[in-house]
Amino acid sequence: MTNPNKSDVWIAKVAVDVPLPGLFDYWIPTEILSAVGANSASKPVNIIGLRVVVPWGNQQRVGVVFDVSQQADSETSKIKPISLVISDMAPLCGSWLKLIQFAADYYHRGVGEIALPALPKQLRVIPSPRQKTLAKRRLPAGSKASKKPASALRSIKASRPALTASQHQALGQLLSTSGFVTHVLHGITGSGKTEVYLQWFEQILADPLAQVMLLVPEIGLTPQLTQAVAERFESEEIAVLHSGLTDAKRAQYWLAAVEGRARIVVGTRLAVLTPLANLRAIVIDEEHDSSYRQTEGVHYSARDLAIATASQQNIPILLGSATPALETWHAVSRQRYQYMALRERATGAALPTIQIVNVRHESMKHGLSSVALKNIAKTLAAGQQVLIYLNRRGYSPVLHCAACGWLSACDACSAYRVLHRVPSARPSSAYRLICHHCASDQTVPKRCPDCGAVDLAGMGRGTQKLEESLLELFANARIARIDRDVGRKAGATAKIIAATHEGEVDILIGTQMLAKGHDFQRLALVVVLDADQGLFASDFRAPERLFSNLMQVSGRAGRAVSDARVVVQTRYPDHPLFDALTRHDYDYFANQQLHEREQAELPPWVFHALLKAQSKNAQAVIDLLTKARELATQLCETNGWAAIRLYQPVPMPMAKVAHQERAQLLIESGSRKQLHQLLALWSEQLRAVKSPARWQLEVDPLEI
DNA sequence: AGCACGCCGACT
DNA sequence: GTCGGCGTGCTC
Repeated sequence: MTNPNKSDVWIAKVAVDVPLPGLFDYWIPTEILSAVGANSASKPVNIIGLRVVVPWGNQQRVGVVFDVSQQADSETSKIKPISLVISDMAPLCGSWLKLIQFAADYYHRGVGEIALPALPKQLRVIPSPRQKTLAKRRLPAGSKASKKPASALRSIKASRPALTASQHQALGQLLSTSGFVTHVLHGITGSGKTEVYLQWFEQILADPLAQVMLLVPEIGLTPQLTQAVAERFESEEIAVLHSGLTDAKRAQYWLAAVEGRARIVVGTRLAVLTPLANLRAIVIDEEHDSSYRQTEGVHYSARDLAIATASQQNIPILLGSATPALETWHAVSRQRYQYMALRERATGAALPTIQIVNVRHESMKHGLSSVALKNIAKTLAAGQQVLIYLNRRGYSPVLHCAACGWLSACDACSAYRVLHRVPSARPSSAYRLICHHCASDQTVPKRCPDCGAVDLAGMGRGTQKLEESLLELFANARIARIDRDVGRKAGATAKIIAATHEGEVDILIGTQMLAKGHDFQRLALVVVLDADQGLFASDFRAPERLFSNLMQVSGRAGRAVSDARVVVQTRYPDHPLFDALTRHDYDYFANQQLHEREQAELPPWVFHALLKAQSKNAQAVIDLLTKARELATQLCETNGWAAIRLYQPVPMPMAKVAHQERAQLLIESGSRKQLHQLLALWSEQLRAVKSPARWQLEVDPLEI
């Protein structure tokens, strides 16, 4: 390896997966320069977007070259040479590099922290000297040949349903714009948003090189949508990308998309980070859904990143939802987004009647009001199906001692252990106490640990107890339950869903898992048992989520039956949210919420960032956040950032999880620019603070 | 984040 | 006498 000649050294700016800001300088040895077809006189642009192996401390790591320059950003004596260029595939496209860079800047994280996890695992490992490439080995030999551009006419299935007037209008609007536009398709459940997506894609894909991307909240819950795409574009290769795939499968689809063989990409949030050189349109279905938020590693919003890509690449994006996020609604009212609505069900089916039942003074039977019971009986008698929605899994939320008041608190978390019924041979051990936060699991004590009394009993009702009660109340009904406990067994959920479709289930009990997606044809009644937890939660987004959930659950009813009903049990029937819900009036609700948020100076009127810290030691957490607040105060003062407001550090709503004490510091600003300027300087300072507590910065937090 | 180095407690 | 606990510092 030759040493660089001072005057013509080229330095690669490399992203490495470490939580440090920016890119890292490595000089490019002449052997590598010539390998990528450059000499020291010309800028080696061919290396940009390639994966490289670089020395990192005393180890070797895979990185991605984001740029080349003759300018070093670091002390030149520390700069090491690139060890190896991995040339098993074409460079990652410029639009991808740009998006990753944007995400790193926006979320104030290392470029490599976003870039590397976005690649299939196989592309993140150092290739052994013998194997030429991992990626190409997996490609079928004739894959190059199948890359011939598909004719639009050949690739699209002929039969497609006629559009309703409003679908037609929406499609017309989509096709009438050019360049970057954010469209919002506001359509109630069953209004035929999918058909608009499909016909739009057909038009875009008429260009034989064009690619389109469809993002969905959870692939498993939207089989109809995925299937509809597959059926419509029968002869197109479709890349399906989600976390449930095996590494090999995911790499295979990813590569098909990256190489342009697959012109349609359908995927969950992670799909937004796929490098697509010819992306021409993006659709985000159920754009309000919180699954678009990554909750591990970098907490990015796939919806926001998709809009950023669309803007960078000057292409249109469509946000579809029955209940658009308030951020979206706000952008529509500001005319930053183009609005279109589908206000009727495409089938012409009527919307279900929503009845709000006051359960404040009613003595209920197994948690069910007389109205609910009557409706269930009536529906069963008519041979139709019932869905009961209870967002609380387990048997009872807590175990209680009637003698002394002891409750089954978890010793690792600030939460109660939940009483669960578990499959067991011995009846005596058929129950367990399980913490939903740290998953700790213990046997149920026979006597109260505090007073020794034997009057221990579950308090409250979860889905398991509800199932038991219903078996008692409706002995002849076929009852099934779907929640995460059921879903643990592979295929169990799918089996129950299938059985329900087949009409083999009369009453289906479920948590929020069930709220999305599935259309049960004979479903005529939805009962919502505990609507109240969202009404007065401390989180300001709780009503938005509740409304959207209830609207979605309601949408499950009456897709194919007339006279469908939704019964919502609440202790606060006069809450304005329910008034809007019974009228199916999202517009009214959203406008009212936006107004409230404006009065209270909350997003989307202001912007939030949250500094979260945790440690075994509660004091260390508070000390760190207090120090952080001082630093931020200083920064705001010296830079004259008057639009920024710093709150006091407070314990998180769940103050302790798995022995970790957690607290947070909220920062609010009317100016996004000032907020981000602060975050950039502040995170740099925070890295230098010595503390046993760990911290992370969250931009646009969903929950505060 | 890894991974080193470095200085203090209970074990063969 | 050492194994190993995790505090601290560094990585282009």
